[in-house]
Amino acid sequence: MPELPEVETVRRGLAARIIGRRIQRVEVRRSDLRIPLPIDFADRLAGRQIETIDRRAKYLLLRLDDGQVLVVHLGMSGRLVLADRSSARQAGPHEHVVIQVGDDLEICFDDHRRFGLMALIPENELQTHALFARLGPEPLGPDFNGAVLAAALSGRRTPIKAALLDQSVVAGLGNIYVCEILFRARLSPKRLAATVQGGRADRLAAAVRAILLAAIASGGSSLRDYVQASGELGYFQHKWLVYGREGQRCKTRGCGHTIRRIIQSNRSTFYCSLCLR
DNA sequence: ACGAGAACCTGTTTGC
DNA sequence: TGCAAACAGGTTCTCG
Repeated sequence: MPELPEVETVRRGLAARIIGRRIQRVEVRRSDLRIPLPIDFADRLAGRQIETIDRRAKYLLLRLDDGQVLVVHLGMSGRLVLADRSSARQAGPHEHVVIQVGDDLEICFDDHRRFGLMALIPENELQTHALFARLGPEPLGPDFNGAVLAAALSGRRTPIKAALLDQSVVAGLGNIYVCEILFRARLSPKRLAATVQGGRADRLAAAVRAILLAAIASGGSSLRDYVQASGELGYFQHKWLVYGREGQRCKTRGCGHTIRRIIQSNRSTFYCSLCLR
């Protein structure tokens, strides 16, 4: 489900309510996530205070007061939702981990496809850990621009669509936003990545930032599974110009061409063959 | 070393 | 109606 804007929205929702709280109790209802949870997972969390919540790519990083970081990835269908503990809540069938923070609040990790993961990693091992070692630049960070992007794309003999999904090129993009970004940058998803240089790379980098910022401002896109930490839906899906619009009209002024869907690297790509070069 | 495709897992939608 | 196939926001492994 979640790409960078959804993860960032969840981060903000969690941060507003759980920073400074102490983990009272952890219930592991199912431990075979993408990376199996260790036997002592609950014990290592219990009693810890949550100091900060950051995001790197599509990972949430909850820094704890003992130097460990609780890493959460939502995979394709994961949710991290806050629930009031007082209302004798019935746990859903795919609620694999429930973390009680303070007396009255629970963080519920719900993920029916189990492509998501949770892991406890020491803060000082984070950078070199296999999950993080090969991640590219943060697209909303200060050191991302057209030149950086052009350098990452040079020599890559794969379509630009596939290159942007590669987390070592830019961190945090996924299938929906790559389609929207390429449309905004007026670049064909089939264009060879290596040919995106100079002005095209500048345009693309600008589109990356613009789309991500607009999506975050809308609370992300709610398709099937995604909700904010509060349970509210995002509404950026109403602003998609190509994703999910196969057979409909291109919204570019004066175009009106039909949006097409093709398969690239086993993923759907939506684009306008008239607008994008 | 690189890129394409399959695999992982479950639920929902679509088509015959 | 029923069943099978297609499809879904991600990542990682294998194979050529």
